[in-house]
Formats: sequence, C-alpha cells, structure tokens
Amino acid sequence: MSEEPVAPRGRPTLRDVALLAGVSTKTASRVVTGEGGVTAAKVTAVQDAVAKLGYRPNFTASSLRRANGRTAAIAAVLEDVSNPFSSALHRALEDVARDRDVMIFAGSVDEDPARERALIHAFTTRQADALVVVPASDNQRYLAGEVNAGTPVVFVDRPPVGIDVDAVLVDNHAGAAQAVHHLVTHGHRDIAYLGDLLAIATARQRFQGYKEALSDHGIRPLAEHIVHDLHAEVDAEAAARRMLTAEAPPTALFTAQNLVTIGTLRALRSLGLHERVALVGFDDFPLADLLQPPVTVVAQDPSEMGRLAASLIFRRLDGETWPPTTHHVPTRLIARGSGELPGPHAHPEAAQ
Amino acid sequence: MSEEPVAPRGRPTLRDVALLAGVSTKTASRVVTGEGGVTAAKVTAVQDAVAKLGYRPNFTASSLRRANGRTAAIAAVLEDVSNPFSSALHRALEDVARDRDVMIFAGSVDEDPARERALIHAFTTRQADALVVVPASDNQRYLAGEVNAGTPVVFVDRPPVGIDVDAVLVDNHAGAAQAVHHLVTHGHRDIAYLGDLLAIATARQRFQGYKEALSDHGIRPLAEHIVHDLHAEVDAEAAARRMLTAEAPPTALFTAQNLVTIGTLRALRSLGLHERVALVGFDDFPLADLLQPPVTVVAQDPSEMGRLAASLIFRRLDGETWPPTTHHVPTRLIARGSGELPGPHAHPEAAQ
DNA sequence: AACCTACTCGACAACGTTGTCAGATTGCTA
DNA sequence: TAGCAATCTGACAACGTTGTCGAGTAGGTT
Repeated sequence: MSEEPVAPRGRPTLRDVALLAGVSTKTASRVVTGEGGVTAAKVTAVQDAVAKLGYRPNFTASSLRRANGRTAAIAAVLEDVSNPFSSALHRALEDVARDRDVMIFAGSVDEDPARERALIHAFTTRQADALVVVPASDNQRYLAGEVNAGTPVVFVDRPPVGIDVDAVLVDNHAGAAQAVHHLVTHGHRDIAYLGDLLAIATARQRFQGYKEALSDHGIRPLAEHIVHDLHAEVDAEAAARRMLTAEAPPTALFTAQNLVTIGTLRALRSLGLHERVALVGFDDFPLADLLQPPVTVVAQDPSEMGRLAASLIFRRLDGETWPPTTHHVPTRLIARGSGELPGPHAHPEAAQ
Repeated sequence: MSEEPVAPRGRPTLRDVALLAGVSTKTASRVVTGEGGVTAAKVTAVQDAVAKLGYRPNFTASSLRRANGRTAAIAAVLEDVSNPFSSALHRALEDVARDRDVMIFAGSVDEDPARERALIHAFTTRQADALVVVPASDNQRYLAGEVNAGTPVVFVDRPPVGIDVDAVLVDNHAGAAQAVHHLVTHGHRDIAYLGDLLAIATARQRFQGYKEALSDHGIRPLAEHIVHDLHAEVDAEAAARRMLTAEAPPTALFTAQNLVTIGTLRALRSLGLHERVALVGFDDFPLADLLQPPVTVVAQDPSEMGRLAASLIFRRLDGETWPPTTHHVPTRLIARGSGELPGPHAHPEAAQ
C-alpha cells in the first residue's frame, strides 16, 4: 500500500540527504538552494536522495543562519479575521505577499488591548519580518523596540499613538460628514447617530464628522438621538429600537459602523419603518444592494488599504527608507436607496 | 524623546542579556524560560538586563533546539480567507488555538491545486505543527511524507483522496436532498439545479443528493434546468437569468453554493421574480434573513467544523492516537421564506 | 616542467537557543 | 572536622542550516 520508505523517525535532514548521496552537507545544501557550482553527477545524486527521503528543507533553521535572517512571513493583527473588513484586508495582504512567497500570520484582537500585545509578542517572537496592525489599545509605545530593530510596521484603519510609523487610514471625519450632508440634502434635519465604542479613535472621528456636518447646516443634534458604545449587532438593534419607538423619533439615521448598521436595519425592519426612516451607514457590507431598500453607505476600501499597507511593508523590506507617513484612502458614498428616502424638509425636486 | 537605548544593530540576543547581567547564557535562559534553580539576585539581574535591552526571545531558534521542536503554529489552507465560510472556519480555529498560545498561518487556495501544494509546502517548510486543509486538488498523496513524519493533518469540508487522515465533512448529499424535498413539499416539481464546479467533490455530492431526492419523488429533472461549473457570482447570475427567461422556466431553484445563491438572487430580483420563484440555497450567508423574501437555506456550521478540526489537531498533538476518522457535521434547513413560496402543486394546507 | 586559474568540494564555525553534565558552593549531619 | 547531599552555575554540544575559507583537481598557459 505504501511504497514510501518509513521515515527514519522524525523528518529527514540535510545530513540524511548528504549521507545517502555521498556528499557533504554543504554540497547537499548547494543543490537544494540552487547555489550552483556542483557537478552534474552530484546534483542528480542529491536530487535522488531528496526524492527518496522526501526531504523538506527546514526554513526555520535556514533563516536562523542566513544573512538577512528573514522568515518570509509577515503578521496581520486584525480586529477579527471573520469580519468582512478584516478579511478583505487580510486577503489583499495575501495577494501582495503571494508574489513574493511570503506567508501570513493572522490573529484577531477583538478590541482587547491585552490581546493586541499578546498577538504582537507572539508574532515578533516568531520572527515575523513585518507587522500590519489594526490596533485596539490606546498606546503602542511598546512597539518602539521592534521599530528600532528595523521591523517594518504599518498601522491600518487606526492611527498609531506614542510611536511613529507608516499608517493607512480612512478619512473618517470627511466620510461621516459626507453621509450627514447627504441626508440633509434629502430633507432631513433630525438625524440620529449610532456609533461604536468611543474608545476607538475612528469612532470618535466619525462622531466629530457627524457633529460638524450638522453644525455646518446650522443643526443642533438632540442628545437622545446620539448613542455611543454600540459594538455588537444586538446592542445596535436594541438601541435603534428604543430610539425609534420613543416620542419624536429621528427621520434619518447615521450608523457609524458595519454591525451597527445591520443591527439598526433589523430594528427598522421589525418596526416596519425601513421604507420611511432614511439611513446611511459607514462601511459597506455584502448584499447591501440586495436589501429592501438597498442600503446607502459610505464605503471604505479595505482591499485598497491592504494593498497599500503591503506595498509599504515590502518597500521597506526591500531597503527603501522614508520618514513615517500617513496615507489616506478615500471613502465613497454609494447611494442605493435607504439614504435617499425623503425627509420632511425635502424639496420635491431634490428628493428623487 | 526616546530614552530607550539604541539597539546594538539587530535584536539583542540571550548572549547580550547574559553579558549585561554578568551570568552565563544558560543562566539567562533559565530565567527567561522560568526554568528555576537560579538565585534571586541573578534573577533580578537578568530581568533588569532583559528590560534594559528590550530583549525578546527568538522562538524560532528555541524550537529548533527544544525537545519536541514544536513551533506552536498551525497552518490553515483555506479556499479564500475573505469568504464567509473560510473566515468563520479560520476564526474557530483561532479560538481553540488561542487557549494554547498557538498561532495560525492562513492562506487562500482559490480552487487552484498548484496553489494548494505551494501553500502546504511553504507551511511545512516553516515547520507548522499541524495542517488544516480545505483541498482543491483531486489527490493529496503528496502529503504522505508529512503524515508519516507525524504531522497531524485534518481535512475540512472535502474528503482526502489518496491519503488517510482525519476529516470533518458536511453531509452534502443529505443536505441537498433535504432542500429538494422541502421544495417538493411546497408544491414544486420543476426544480432547477445551479451548482459549483463539478471538479469539487462537494458539488458532485450535492448534485447527487438533488437527483436522488427528485427521483425519490418520481421526478425526472429537465436537462436544461441543470447548470454546473458556476463558481463566481456573475456566472450564476447570468445562468439563472438565461434559465428564467427561457420558455417553461422552473418554478423553484436549488442553488448549491453560496455565491451561486447570491448571483441567482440578483437575477431573480432584476427579473422581478423573487416573490414568485422559490429558492433554497446550500450554505447560509450573512443577512439572508434580511432579504425580501428572506432566503431559505441548508446551513452548514463552519464554526463547529473549525472547532472540531482544531480539537482533533490538538488531541493528536497531545499524543492521543486513533485511526483516521471522518466526522460529519450535520446541516440544518432554515426555512425563512424563499423556500416556502408555493408551487403549482401546493396543497392549500401544505403551503403555509 | 613549472605555474596559474577556474572550478568543485568539504571542514568548520556560526545563527540563538536549550539539554546535558560536571564543577563549585552552601549547609547540614555524623 | 570530615563527609555528603542539595543547590546553583557555566562549559559545551547540539538543533538544521548556510557563510567562509582553504584544499584539491583539472585544464590551460608560459
């Protein structure tokens, strides 16, 4: 059934290959790394031995010895590998890394600062060549050692604090303002805010954008129409339901995060208000266009962010240097329907 | 601004720590690994040196030397880290691995057998302790070496071919049959099949389940109502549109894969048939319950599959042994609306 | 024939760490 | 005081690999 030789307990090493081929380990190494300068006869002898033993080089040992010490692995410290934003980012990193035969460590932080540190510690300890970080903590000074040691680090989605590294961010402020402006344009003045944990910098920025856009239109938001610290879908659903069933409910909603948007949609749907109360969400999500009404969003571009982050990483790994820079990937308002439901102040011609 | 010492070019090693603390490297090692048997004075001396230098152990070098040689990293070879099934699986693996401080390498195969081999090669070469594989190739004999060497391998979603390892599968046949039976129960006899690449084993099983369920009801499917090899959303949308606009269109659809279901929904929606033609999809997806009508699916449980796969991996890593076993995670039909749209043969009391 | 160059090859050390083992120190008992 | 066990410590080798370097061989030139 199995004609392959029983492994001599444990994986074969270069020594085993060399022994079988009748050459030195160094020559065997030369053959498997393609270094060259080996007689054709010995090359085939080594190759035969490799095949016979099923030898696989130990890349770990090799990178310990090799000049640059690279492990050809980079680490992605994400919010949650299973959420669409993180996984799109992850995928974009992979696509760029793939061209260079670089592998990816991925881990989920779940907004837990301790987990962030634990992950980064684990990854650096495993000699990841670079770090892509969506931080959850409020200070990343602890990364100074890594950065000084020359490990490329790029922050994504949220800015670094206490440390100076490249960052790929979204203009949350402008995106939120754009959403609010859009709702005002469609005749709304009573626009509620439902947002993520205020501890998250991007949530604060989006809230700022919301407030400033309203104030630009001379609107003062009602305190009872502002809810923070919604992180999970169910929290958002409950908050939206409460707000919409109170007296004097808002005519439009700005939901400042993915899951908050979805939770809010559930509330609207179950209250039968989905065709009446306007909604613009921050961050696009799959099937938003298939819902009834289709959901208007301010879309981020996680793929583009990932590609950009990866390219910064690899340029640094290639030896390029420049002062730490923050890049902004633009947002895009995608009008699909829910954000164009007319408000009480809609001019007939404006609400189309 | 920066009070930390400039790193002595490159990361500090245990030797640097030992030198600074005035002890041998072995004693420094004893302290950082918590091996014990070291005077309190030296312990603090070493700890001070560690702090001062910002020393981080090189886990890679350590695992090279340590008895079991474990790297505390496992590899997940997924279809596409950014699709919901894969990322839910990934997340479940991470949750189990987290308890043991094990990290995860993840990569996307994209249904490309060559990519599958390349990924597995890269991961084994980096000494991953174990492999979780959602295969794309039709034969995985090439893994024999790894398995013989004692690396735990678990296949998920698709069975191993040419090699005998643990597997965590879905009962695709029964799930598909259940979907078709459900549609028949609701008065449909002309039920179309839209499915994934026939090269994928699970797609074949689902198709089998479809055919057998129909034949159990004495129904012979029409050739023009069977389409294979749909993999992307757009392909499915085009195929569904073609089928639904031909003469004598089916009254119900069984879509045998995630993206096929979504593409088909788009076609139904744009043709205005979404409230008329029944649909059951294989594999659940986010927001299926928020669509109009809500989408009835045969749900798999990727989280449970991931947890099970991880537990098998870790039990093997803990030294437990047993003959390679295939586990089946049950599917669950979730009736939400689209699958209960009545067909022409519906009894008034059955269609509810 | 003496010399040189180009090429092939292997001994050795080293990457950063830990297992082994034996030496040194301490404290206790007889 | 000698003897011995218990405790602490460091020298050394080894994990699997590759960089360095010098030895060996063949071929070509004077």
